[in-house]
Amino acid sequence: MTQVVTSTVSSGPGARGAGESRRQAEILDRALDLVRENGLGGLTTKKVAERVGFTEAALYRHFPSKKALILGMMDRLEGMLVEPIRILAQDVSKTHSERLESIVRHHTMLVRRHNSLPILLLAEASVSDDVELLGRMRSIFHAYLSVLEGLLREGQSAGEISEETRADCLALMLLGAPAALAIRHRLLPDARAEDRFEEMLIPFLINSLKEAKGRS
Amino acid sequence: MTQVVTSTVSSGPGARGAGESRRQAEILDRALDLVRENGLGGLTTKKVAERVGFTEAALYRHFPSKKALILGMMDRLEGMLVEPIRILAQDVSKTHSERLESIVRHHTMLVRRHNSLPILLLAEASVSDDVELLGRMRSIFHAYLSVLEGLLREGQSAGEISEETRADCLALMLLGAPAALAIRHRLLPDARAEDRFEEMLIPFLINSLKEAKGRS
DNA sequence: TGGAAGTAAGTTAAGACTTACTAACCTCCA
DNA sequence: TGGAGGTTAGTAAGTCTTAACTTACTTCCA
Repeated sequence: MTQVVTSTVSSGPGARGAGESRRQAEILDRALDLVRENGLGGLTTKKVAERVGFTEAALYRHFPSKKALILGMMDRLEGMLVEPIRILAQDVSKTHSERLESIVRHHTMLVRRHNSLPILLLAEASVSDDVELLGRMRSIFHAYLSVLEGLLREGQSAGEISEETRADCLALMLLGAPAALAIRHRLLPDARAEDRFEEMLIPFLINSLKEAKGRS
Repeated sequence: MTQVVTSTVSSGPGARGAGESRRQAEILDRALDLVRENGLGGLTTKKVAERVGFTEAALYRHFPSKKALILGMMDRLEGMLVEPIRILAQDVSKTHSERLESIVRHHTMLVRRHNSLPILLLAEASVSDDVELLGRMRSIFHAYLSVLEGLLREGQSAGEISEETRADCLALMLLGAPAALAIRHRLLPDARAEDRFEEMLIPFLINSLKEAKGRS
Protein backbone atom coordinates (compact mmCIF):
# COMPACT_ATOMS: atom_id res chain seq x y z
CA MET A 1 0.00 0.00 0.00
CA THR A 2 2.73 2.42 0.87
CA GLN A 3 5.03 1.19 -1.90
CA VAL A 4 4.82 3.16 -5.06
CA VAL A 5 6.99 1.63 -7.71
CA THR A 6 6.94 -2.07 -6.93
CA SER A 7 10.14 -3.67 -7.98
CA THR A 8 12.24 -6.80 -7.75
CA VAL A 9 14.91 -5.08 -5.71
CA SER A 10 16.83 -2.66 -7.90
CA SER A 11 17.27 -5.21 -10.76
CA GLY A 12 19.65 -5.57 -13.71
CA PRO A 13 21.76 -3.21 -15.79
CA GLY A 14 19.20 -1.64 -18.17
CA ALA A 15 17.24 -0.08 -15.31
CA ARG A 16 17.15 3.71 -15.35
CA GLY A 17 16.19 4.99 -11.93
CA ALA A 18 16.85 3.21 -8.66
CA GLY A 19 14.08 0.75 -7.90
CA GLU A 20 12.91 0.51 -11.50
CA SER A 21 12.83 -2.84 -13.25
CA ARG A 22 13.87 -2.97 -16.89
CA ARG A 23 10.27 -3.19 -18.02
CA GLN A 24 9.13 -0.41 -15.70
CA ALA A 25 11.87 1.77 -17.12
CA GLU A 26 10.65 1.08 -20.64
CA ILE A 27 7.06 1.86 -19.71
CA LEU A 28 8.14 5.13 -18.07
CA ASP A 29 10.04 6.05 -21.23
CA ARG A 30 6.93 5.60 -23.35
CA ALA A 31 4.74 7.41 -20.81
CA LEU A 32 7.15 10.35 -20.79
CA ASP A 33 6.99 10.45 -24.59
CA LEU A 34 3.24 10.78 -24.29
CA VAL A 35 3.47 13.56 -21.71
CA ARG A 36 5.83 15.44 -24.01
CA GLU A 37 3.22 15.12 -26.75
CA ASN A 38 -0.05 15.67 -24.91
CA GLY A 39 0.76 16.81 -21.40
CA LEU A 40 -0.06 15.10 -18.15
CA GLY A 41 -3.75 15.75 -18.56
CA GLY A 42 -3.75 13.94 -21.89
CA LEU A 43 -2.11 10.85 -20.43
CA THR A 44 -4.35 7.78 -20.25
CA THR A 45 -3.52 4.23 -19.22
CA LYS A 46 -4.83 3.04 -22.56
CA LYS A 47 -2.48 5.27 -24.55
CA VAL A 48 0.49 4.19 -22.45
CA ALA A 49 -0.36 0.52 -23.01
CA GLU A 50 -0.80 1.06 -26.74
CA ARG A 51 2.53 2.86 -26.98
CA VAL A 52 4.32 0.10 -25.11
CA GLY A 53 2.63 -2.49 -27.28
CA PHE A 54 0.48 -4.40 -24.82
CA THR A 55 -2.94 -4.15 -23.22
CA GLU A 56 -4.11 -1.84 -20.49
CA ALA A 57 -4.39 -4.73 -18.06
CA ALA A 58 -0.74 -5.64 -18.62
CA LEU A 59 0.23 -2.14 -17.48
CA TYR A 60 -1.19 -2.98 -14.09
CA ARG A 61 1.26 -5.89 -13.77
CA HIS A 62 4.02 -3.29 -13.59
CA PHE A 63 2.45 -0.33 -11.85
CA PRO A 64 -0.25 -0.68 -9.20
CA SER A 65 -2.04 2.50 -10.34
CA LYS A 66 -1.81 5.43 -12.68
CA LYS A 67 -0.66 7.52 -9.78
CA ALA A 68 2.29 5.20 -9.21
CA LEU A 69 3.20 5.66 -12.86
CA ILE A 70 3.06 9.43 -12.49
CA LEU A 71 5.18 9.29 -9.34
CA GLY A 72 7.66 7.21 -11.35
CA MET A 73 7.78 10.04 -13.88
CA MET A 74 8.37 12.54 -11.10
CA ASP A 75 11.37 10.47 -10.02
CA ARG A 76 12.66 10.69 -13.55
CA LEU A 77 12.13 14.45 -13.57
CA GLU A 78 14.10 14.73 -10.37
CA GLY A 79 16.81 12.55 -11.88
CA MET A 80 17.17 14.70 -14.96
CA LEU A 81 16.63 18.12 -13.39
CA VAL A 82 17.68 18.21 -9.75
CA GLU A 83 20.42 15.60 -9.47
CA PRO A 84 22.56 16.93 -12.33
CA ILE A 85 22.42 20.50 -11.11
CA ARG A 86 23.44 19.45 -7.61
CA ILE A 87 26.59 18.01 -9.17
CA LEU A 88 27.15 21.07 -11.32
CA ALA A 89 26.77 23.26 -8.24
CA GLN A 90 29.61 21.46 -6.48
CA ASP A 91 32.20 21.79 -9.22
CA VAL A 92 34.79 23.84 -7.34
CA SER A 93 36.99 24.10 -10.41
CA LYS A 94 34.57 26.79 -11.63
CA THR A 95 33.58 30.17 -10.28
CA HIS A 96 30.11 30.54 -8.81
CA SER A 97 28.82 32.38 -11.86
CA GLU A 98 30.23 29.75 -14.16
CA ARG A 99 28.42 27.08 -12.20
CA LEU A 100 25.18 29.06 -12.32
CA GLU A 101 25.60 29.44 -16.04
CA SER A 102 26.09 25.71 -16.56
CA ILE A 103 22.97 25.02 -14.47
CA VAL A 104 20.82 27.35 -16.54
CA ARG A 105 22.29 25.81 -19.69
CA HIS A 106 21.50 22.34 -18.44
CA HIS A 107 17.90 23.32 -17.75
CA THR A 108 17.60 24.97 -21.16
CA MET A 109 18.99 21.88 -22.85
CA LEU A 110 16.41 19.74 -21.03
CA VAL A 111 13.58 22.02 -22.12
CA ARG A 112 14.63 21.79 -25.75
CA ARG A 113 15.44 18.10 -25.76
CA HIS A 114 12.34 17.05 -23.86
CA ASN A 115 9.86 19.44 -25.40
CA SER A 116 9.24 21.50 -22.24
CA LEU A 117 8.59 18.39 -20.19
CA PRO A 118 9.64 19.93 -16.84
CA ILE A 119 7.20 22.80 -16.98
CA LEU A 120 4.42 20.57 -18.25
CA LEU A 121 4.77 18.26 -15.28
CA LEU A 122 5.18 21.17 -12.91
CA ALA A 123 2.28 23.24 -14.13
CA GLU A 124 -0.16 20.40 -14.54
CA ALA A 125 0.73 18.66 -11.29
CA SER A 126 0.48 21.98 -9.46
CA VAL A 127 -3.30 21.88 -9.85
CA SER A 128 -3.60 18.24 -8.82
CA ASP A 129 -5.81 17.60 -5.82
CA ASP A 130 -3.66 14.63 -4.85
CA VAL A 131 -1.65 15.61 -1.80
CA GLU A 132 1.15 13.14 -2.47
CA LEU A 133 1.69 14.24 -6.06
CA LEU A 134 1.57 17.86 -5.06
CA GLY A 135 4.06 17.27 -2.26
CA ARG A 136 6.41 15.52 -4.66
CA MET A 137 6.30 18.44 -7.11
CA ARG A 138 6.77 20.93 -4.33
CA SER A 139 9.84 19.11 -3.11
CA ILE A 140 11.41 18.94 -6.58
CA PHE A 141 10.71 22.62 -7.16
CA HIS A 142 12.03 23.56 -3.77
CA ALA A 143 15.16 21.45 -4.25
CA TYR A 144 15.88 23.16 -7.55
CA LEU A 145 15.46 26.65 -6.13
CA SER A 146 17.56 25.75 -3.08
CA VAL A 147 20.53 24.72 -5.17
CA LEU A 148 20.40 28.00 -7.08
CA GLU A 149 19.90 30.03 -3.93
CA GLY A 150 22.78 28.33 -2.12
CA LEU A 151 25.13 28.93 -4.99
CA LEU A 152 24.06 32.56 -5.28
CA ARG A 153 24.58 33.11 -1.58
CA GLU A 154 28.05 31.59 -1.75
CA GLY A 155 28.86 33.80 -4.72
CA GLN A 156 27.67 36.80 -2.76
CA SER A 157 29.85 35.92 0.23
CA ALA A 158 32.79 35.48 -2.10
CA GLY A 159 32.15 38.99 -3.43
CA GLU A 160 31.55 37.57 -6.87
CA ILE A 161 27.86 38.37 -7.05
CA SER A 162 26.15 41.59 -6.06
CA GLU A 163 24.62 41.53 -2.59
CA GLU A 164 22.12 44.20 -3.43
CA THR A 165 19.39 41.75 -4.37
CA ARG A 166 18.46 38.78 -2.20
CA ALA A 167 19.56 35.36 -3.36
CA ASP A 168 16.01 33.93 -3.33
CA CYS A 169 14.85 36.60 -5.75
CA LEU A 170 17.80 36.05 -8.06
CA ALA A 171 17.19 32.30 -7.97
CA LEU A 172 13.63 32.86 -9.12
CA MET A 173 14.90 35.00 -11.98
CA LEU A 174 17.32 32.28 -13.06
CA LEU A 175 14.47 29.78 -13.03
CA GLY A 176 12.22 32.15 -14.95
CA ALA A 177 14.40 32.24 -18.01
CA PRO A 178 14.20 28.53 -18.89
CA ALA A 179 10.54 28.55 -17.82
CA ALA A 180 9.72 31.31 -20.29
CA LEU A 181 11.71 29.51 -22.95
CA ALA A 182 9.67 26.37 -22.26
CA ILE A 183 6.36 28.17 -22.75
CA ARG A 184 7.67 29.79 -25.88
CA HIS A 185 8.96 26.45 -27.13
CA ARG A 186 5.49 24.98 -26.68
CA LEU A 187 3.51 27.80 -28.21
CA LEU A 188 5.85 29.33 -30.78
CA PRO A 189 8.53 26.75 -31.56
CA ASP A 190 11.48 28.41 -33.28
CA ALA A 191 14.88 26.75 -33.11
CA ARG A 192 16.67 29.93 -34.23
CA ALA A 193 15.15 31.98 -31.42
CA GLU A 194 16.09 29.22 -28.99
CA ASP A 195 19.67 29.23 -30.22
CA ARG A 196 19.81 32.98 -29.68
CA PHE A 197 18.43 32.49 -26.21
CA GLU A 198 21.32 30.19 -25.35
CA GLU A 199 23.94 32.34 -27.02
CA MET A 200 22.86 35.76 -25.81
CA LEU A 201 20.39 35.67 -22.96
CA ILE A 202 22.13 33.23 -20.65
CA PRO A 203 25.41 35.20 -20.70
CA PHE A 204 23.39 38.39 -20.24
CA LEU A 205 21.63 37.01 -17.18
CA ILE A 206 24.79 35.69 -15.58
CA ASN A 207 26.53 38.93 -16.30
CA SER A 208 23.77 40.99 -14.76
CA LEU A 209 24.41 39.19 -11.47
CA LYS A 210 27.87 40.76 -11.25
CA GLU A 211 27.15 43.86 -13.27
CA ALA A 212 25.05 45.49 -10.59
CA LYS A 213 28.04 45.38 -8.29
CA GLY A 214 29.83 48.12 -10.19
CA ARG A 215 26.99 50.54 -9.58
CA SER A 216 26.18 52.96 -6.75
CA MET B 1 -20.86 27.15 -35.91
CA THR B 2 -18.24 29.83 -36.27
CA GLN B 3 -19.66 31.92 -33.48
CA VAL B 4 -18.02 31.33 -30.17
CA VAL B 5 -19.68 33.32 -27.48
CA THR B 6 -23.25 33.62 -28.63
CA SER B 7 -24.68 36.84 -27.42
CA THR B 8 -27.51 39.25 -27.72
CA VAL B 9 -25.32 41.88 -29.34
CA SER B 10 -23.07 43.47 -26.76
CA SER B 11 -25.81 43.89 -24.12
CA GLY B 12 -26.24 45.98 -21.00
CA PRO B 13 -23.99 47.64 -18.45
CA GLY B 14 -22.88 44.72 -16.23
CA ALA B 15 -21.17 42.95 -19.12
CA ARG B 16 -17.43 42.57 -18.81
CA GLY B 17 -15.99 41.78 -22.20
CA ALA B 18 -17.41 42.89 -25.51
CA GLY B 19 -20.06 40.51 -26.76
CA GLU B 20 -20.80 39.09 -23.33
CA SER B 21 -24.29 39.23 -21.89
CA ARG B 22 -24.69 40.01 -18.19
CA ARG B 23 -25.37 36.36 -17.40
CA GLN B 24 -22.52 35.13 -19.56
CA ALA B 25 -20.21 37.48 -17.73
CA GLU B 26 -21.33 36.09 -14.40
CA ILE B 27 -20.84 32.51 -15.58
CA LEU B 28 -17.35 33.35 -16.84
CA ASP B 29 -16.53 34.88 -13.46
CA ARG B 30 -17.47 31.67 -11.68
CA ALA B 31 -15.69 29.52 -14.24
CA LEU B 32 -12.54 31.58 -13.80
CA ASP B 33 -12.80 31.11 -10.03
CA LEU B 34 -12.81 27.37 -10.63
CA VAL B 35 -9.80 27.50 -12.95
CA ARG B 36 -7.91 29.45 -10.31
CA GLU B 37 -8.73 26.69 -7.84
CA ASN B 38 -8.33 23.53 -9.89
CA GLY B 39 -6.80 24.49 -13.22
CA LEU B 40 -8.30 24.13 -16.66
CA GLY B 41 -8.04 20.35 -16.54
CA GLY B 42 -10.15 20.28 -13.39
CA LEU B 43 -12.92 22.38 -14.92
CA THR B 44 -16.19 20.55 -15.55
CA THR B 45 -19.51 21.83 -16.77
CA LYS B 46 -21.14 20.39 -13.67
CA LYS B 47 -18.87 22.33 -11.32
CA VAL B 48 -19.46 25.54 -13.24
CA ALA B 49 -23.22 25.07 -13.05
CA GLU B 50 -23.08 24.29 -9.33
CA ARG B 51 -20.98 27.36 -8.68
CA VAL B 52 -23.37 29.59 -10.60
CA GLY B 53 -26.30 28.02 -8.80
CA PHE B 54 -28.23 26.29 -11.56
CA THR B 55 -28.14 22.98 -13.43
CA GLU B 56 -25.73 21.79 -16.06
CA ALA B 57 -28.39 22.02 -18.75
CA ALA B 58 -28.98 25.69 -17.94
CA LEU B 59 -25.32 26.36 -18.69
CA TYR B 60 -25.97 25.30 -22.27
CA ARG B 61 -28.56 28.07 -22.60
CA HIS B 62 -25.70 30.54 -22.34
CA PHE B 63 -22.76 28.78 -23.95
CA PRO B 64 -23.13 26.35 -26.85
CA SER B 65 -20.29 24.13 -25.62
CA LYS B 66 -17.58 23.88 -23.03
CA LYS B 67 -15.11 24.99 -25.66
CA ALA B 68 -17.05 28.23 -26.15
CA LEU B 69 -16.84 28.79 -22.42
CA ILE B 70 -13.08 28.27 -22.49
CA LEU B 71 -12.72 30.64 -25.44
CA GLY B 72 -14.70 33.16 -23.41
CA MET B 73 -12.13 32.76 -20.64
CA MET B 74 -9.35 33.31 -23.14
CA ASP B 75 -11.01 36.59 -24.11
CA ARG B 76 -10.98 37.54 -20.46
CA LEU B 77 -7.31 36.61 -20.19
CA GLU B 78 -6.55 38.81 -23.16
CA GLY B 79 -8.57 41.58 -21.61
CA MET B 80 -6.69 41.49 -18.34
CA LEU B 81 -3.22 40.71 -19.67
CA VAL B 82 -2.70 42.04 -23.17
CA GLU B 83 -4.99 45.05 -23.41
CA PRO B 84 -3.75 46.81 -20.27
CA ILE B 85 -0.10 46.39 -21.20
CA ARG B 86 -0.73 47.80 -24.66
CA ILE B 87 -2.00 50.92 -22.95
CA LEU B 88 0.89 51.00 -20.50
CA ALA B 89 3.30 50.64 -23.40
CA GLN B 90 1.96 53.79 -25.04
CA ASP B 91 2.29 56.10 -22.06
CA VAL B 92 4.73 58.58 -23.52
CA SER B 93 4.91 60.50 -20.24
CA LYS B 94 7.24 57.74 -19.03
CA THR B 95 10.62 56.49 -20.20
CA HIS B 96 10.76 53.14 -21.94
CA SER B 97 12.19 51.40 -18.87
CA GLU B 98 9.51 52.92 -16.67
CA ARG B 99 6.88 51.56 -19.02
CA LEU B 100 8.53 48.13 -19.03
CA GLU B 101 8.58 48.19 -15.27
CA SER B 102 4.91 49.02 -15.01
CA ILE B 103 4.11 46.19 -17.42
CA VAL B 104 6.02 43.63 -15.39
CA ARG B 105 4.36 44.99 -12.25
CA HIS B 106 0.96 44.68 -13.84
CA HIS B 107 1.64 41.06 -14.78
CA THR B 108 2.93 40.31 -11.29
CA MET B 109 -0.13 41.86 -9.73
CA LEU B 110 -2.35 39.68 -11.95
CA VAL B 111 -0.47 36.55 -10.95
CA ARG B 112 -0.93 37.31 -7.27
CA ARG B 113 -4.49 38.50 -7.50
CA HIS B 114 -5.68 35.70 -9.75
CA ASN B 115 -3.68 32.87 -8.25
CA SER B 116 -1.42 32.30 -11.27
CA LEU B 117 -4.36 32.16 -13.62
CA PRO B 118 -2.43 33.29 -16.73
CA ILE B 119 0.18 30.56 -16.57
CA LEU B 120 -2.43 27.95 -15.73
CA LEU B 121 -4.41 28.79 -18.84
CA LEU B 122 -1.28 29.05 -20.92
CA ALA B 123 0.37 25.86 -19.80
CA GLU B 124 -2.74 23.73 -19.86
CA ALA B 125 -4.06 25.05 -23.16
CA SER B 126 -0.63 24.60 -24.72
CA VAL B 127 -1.13 20.84 -24.68
CA SER B 128 -4.67 21.00 -26.02
CA ASP B 129 -5.26 19.14 -29.23
CA ASP B 130 -7.89 21.66 -30.24
CA VAL B 131 -6.46 23.80 -33.02
CA GLU B 132 -8.67 26.78 -32.30
CA LEU B 133 -7.87 26.92 -28.59
CA LEU B 134 -4.20 26.49 -29.30
CA GLY B 135 -4.28 29.25 -31.90
CA ARG B 136 -6.00 31.56 -29.46
CA MET B 137 -3.35 30.95 -26.79
CA ARG B 138 -0.58 31.38 -29.31
CA SER B 139 -1.96 34.72 -30.39
CA ILE B 140 -2.30 36.01 -26.83
CA PHE B 141 1.22 34.88 -26.00
CA HIS B 142 2.59 36.38 -29.18
CA ALA B 143 0.77 39.66 -28.60
CA TYR B 144 2.22 39.91 -25.10
CA LEU B 145 5.77 39.27 -26.26
CA SER B 146 5.35 41.68 -29.17
CA VAL B 147 4.43 44.56 -26.91
CA LEU B 148 7.50 43.95 -24.75
CA GLU B 149 9.74 43.49 -27.74
CA GLY B 150 8.51 46.66 -29.43
CA LEU B 151 9.05 48.70 -26.32
CA LEU B 152 12.51 47.23 -25.82
CA ARG B 153 13.45 48.00 -29.40
CA GLU B 154 12.26 51.60 -29.04
CA GLY B 155 14.26 51.91 -25.84
CA GLN B 156 17.30 50.60 -27.64
CA SER B 157 16.92 53.08 -30.48
CA ALA B 158 16.54 55.86 -27.91
CA GLY B 159 19.82 54.74 -26.37
CA GLU B 160 18.06 54.02 -23.14
CA ILE B 161 18.49 50.26 -23.25
CA SER B 162 21.61 48.31 -24.12
CA GLU B 163 21.71 47.10 -27.71
CA GLU B 164 24.04 44.24 -26.87
CA THR B 165 21.25 41.72 -26.40
CA ARG B 166 18.44 41.31 -28.89
CA ALA B 167 15.03 42.64 -27.92
CA ASP B 168 13.28 39.29 -28.41
CA CYS B 169 15.59 37.66 -25.87
CA LEU B 170 15.10 40.44 -23.35
CA ALA B 171 11.34 40.24 -23.81
CA LEU B 172 11.45 36.55 -22.94
CA MET B 173 13.44 37.36 -19.81
CA LEU B 174 10.86 39.94 -18.74
CA LEU B 175 8.14 37.37 -19.25
CA GLY B 176 10.09 34.72 -17.35
CA ALA B 177 10.10 36.63 -14.09
CA PRO B 178 6.33 36.74 -13.56
CA ALA B 179 6.10 33.19 -14.95
CA ALA B 180 8.53 31.90 -12.35
CA LEU B 181 6.68 33.84 -9.68
CA ALA B 182 3.46 32.20 -10.81
CA ILE B 183 4.86 28.68 -10.47
CA ARG B 184 6.29 29.56 -7.10
CA HIS B 185 3.01 31.10 -6.03
CA ARG B 186 1.25 27.84 -6.91
CA LEU B 187 3.72 25.44 -5.35
CA LEU B 188 5.22 27.39 -2.46
CA PRO B 189 2.85 30.24 -1.64
CA ASP B 190 4.61 32.86 0.46
CA ALA B 191 3.31 36.41 0.46
CA ARG B 192 6.53 37.76 2.00
CA ALA B 193 8.68 36.27 -0.75
CA GLU B 194 6.26 37.70 -3.29
CA ASP B 195 6.50 41.15 -1.74
CA ARG B 196 10.29 40.95 -1.96
CA PHE B 197 9.97 39.92 -5.58
CA GLU B 198 8.07 43.09 -6.35
CA GLU B 199 10.28 45.31 -4.27
CA MET B 200 13.66 43.99 -5.30
CA LEU B 201 13.61 41.79 -8.36
CA ILE B 202 11.57 43.98 -10.70
CA PRO B 203 13.83 47.01 -10.19
CA PHE B 204 16.84 44.73 -10.55
CA LEU B 205 15.58 43.39 -13.87
CA ILE B 206 14.73 46.77 -15.29
CA ASN B 207 18.04 48.13 -14.14
CA SER B 208 19.95 45.28 -15.74
CA LEU B 209 18.55 46.37 -19.09
CA LYS B 210 20.47 49.65 -18.85
CA GLU B 211 23.26 48.44 -16.63
CA ALA B 212 24.91 46.40 -19.37
CA LYS B 213 25.32 49.60 -21.34
CA GLY B 214 27.99 50.90 -19.03
CA ARG B 215 30.19 47.91 -19.73
CA SER B 216 32.89 47.16 -22.33
C1' DT C 1 -48.54 34.63 -25.20
C1' DG C 2 -44.35 33.59 -26.65
C1' DG C 3 -39.69 33.52 -25.80
C1' DA C 4 -35.92 33.46 -22.37
C1' DA C 5 -34.24 30.67 -18.72
C1' DG C 6 -34.69 26.95 -16.04
C1' DT C 7 -35.25 21.58 -14.57
C1' DA C 8 -35.15 16.28 -14.44
C1' DA C 9 -33.72 12.62 -16.49
C1' DG C 10 -31.61 10.82 -19.80
C1' DT C 11 -27.58 9.22 -23.66
C1' DT C 12 -23.03 8.30 -25.10
C1' DA C 13 -18.22 7.99 -24.64
C1' DA C 14 -14.12 7.58 -22.24
C1' DG C 15 -11.15 6.52 -18.52
C1' DA C 16 -9.37 3.88 -14.42
C1' DC C 17 -9.26 -0.35 -12.82
C1' DT C 18 -10.77 -5.67 -12.29
C1' DT C 19 -11.58 -10.49 -13.28
C1' DA C 20 -10.82 -14.84 -15.15
C1' DC C 21 -8.10 -17.10 -17.95
C1' DT C 22 -3.51 -18.67 -20.49
C1' DA C 23 1.11 -19.42 -22.37
C1' DA C 24 5.90 -19.39 -21.32
C1' DC C 25 9.29 -20.12 -18.26
C1' DC C 26 11.69 -21.55 -13.87
C1' DT C 27 12.82 -24.85 -10.09
C1' DC C 28 13.41 -28.83 -7.74
C1' DC C 29 13.21 -33.45 -6.60
C1' DA C 30 11.52 -38.85 -7.29
C1' DT D 1 15.20 -36.06 -16.36
C1' DG D 2 10.72 -35.04 -16.81
C1' DG D 3 6.89 -33.42 -14.98
C1' DA D 4 4.32 -31.02 -10.86
C1' DG D 5 3.80 -26.68 -9.08
C1' DG D 6 4.66 -21.88 -8.95
C1' DT D 7 5.62 -17.29 -10.99
C1' DT D 8 5.62 -13.73 -14.61
C1' DA D 9 3.51 -11.26 -18.04
C1' DG D 10 0.21 -11.20 -20.96
C1' DT D 11 -5.09 -11.09 -23.04
C1' DA D 12 -10.31 -10.33 -23.64
C1' DA D 13 -13.98 -8.62 -21.79
C1' DG D 14 -15.89 -6.71 -18.48
C1' DT D 15 -17.42 -2.92 -14.24
C1' DC D 16 -18.12 1.55 -12.47
C1' DT D 17 -17.82 6.35 -12.57
C1' DT D 18 -17.65 10.73 -14.58
C1' DA D 19 -18.06 14.13 -18.07
C1' DA D 20 -20.14 16.44 -22.04
C1' DC D 21 -24.10 17.17 -24.05
C1' DT D 22 -29.46 16.40 -25.24
C1' DT D 23 -34.47 16.10 -24.86
C1' DA D 24 -38.84 17.11 -23.30
C1' DC D 25 -41.10 19.55 -20.29
C1' DT D 26 -42.08 23.88 -17.15
C1' DT D 27 -42.20 28.59 -15.41
C1' DC D 28 -42.21 33.37 -15.49
C1' DC D 29 -42.68 37.83 -17.06
C1' DA D 30 -42.94 41.82 -20.75
